[in-house]
Amino acid sequence: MPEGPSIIILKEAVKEFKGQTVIDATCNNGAIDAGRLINQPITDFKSWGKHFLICFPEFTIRVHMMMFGSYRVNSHRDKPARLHLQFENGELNFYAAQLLMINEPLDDLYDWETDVMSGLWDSYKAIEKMKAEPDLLACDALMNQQMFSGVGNIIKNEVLFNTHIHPLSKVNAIPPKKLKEMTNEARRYSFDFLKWKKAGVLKRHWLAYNKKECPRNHVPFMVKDTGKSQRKSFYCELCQTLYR
DNA sequence: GCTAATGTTATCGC
DNA sequence: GGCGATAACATTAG
Repeated sequence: MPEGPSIIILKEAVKEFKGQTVIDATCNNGAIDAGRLINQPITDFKSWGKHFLICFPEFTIRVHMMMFGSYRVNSHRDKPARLHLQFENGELNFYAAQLLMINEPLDDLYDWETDVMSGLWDSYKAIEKMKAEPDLLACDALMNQQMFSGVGNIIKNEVLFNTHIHPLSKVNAIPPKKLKEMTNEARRYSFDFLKWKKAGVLKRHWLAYNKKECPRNHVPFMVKDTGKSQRKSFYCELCQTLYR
């Protein structure tokens, strides 16, 4: 479920509850004190990268889907929800999500300019942050939530393939124009992801992620655990340049 | 039944 | 203390 665009879909799916008052709330693992939510109005839903934010007047609940999180709007599963919110006009349930109570103003916590889905996204900032890290690899840069908030492993692979950049390229060795292209593609592709995910056709548009061979020249993709987080990269040694 | 997967953080050992 | 490696959490499609 995760990656930034999926959180945008979630935000749209729950907008009927904006302004609604929580009439009952439960949390099945004690991560947050659900009692604090009761009789509180939801002032807004926001997102930053993969973080989904439920805003109340005095605090915010941060919901992170991690790998396996899911949600239901106006329905529920058999098992108890990690977070259950009941309203006059319906219910909202989260499962296997990581919850966090935030008591500070969100603007103190989040830099909205690093979120690839945000209207405030600043590509220049991402480039400056990348340049500041000497041995940073392209695969790690794209996965770095402080640089490309919302980008996950699928978007990473598609962006590197689309821009012909080898995942193990050193960011500082990538020519400036090319690095700019990669940075802009991270945002541009995220909106393709959003459009295709909404239409239920995301998988069929994958060119690299989980694919066996390069669609450009039909040689097998290299599949390697790359970078700090050792996440899978699918890449073509013929058409993706290794800058080093 | 087993495996791997759109993710992140805490902890361990050097 | 800093670093990387490892564990932990948790779900389900294939």
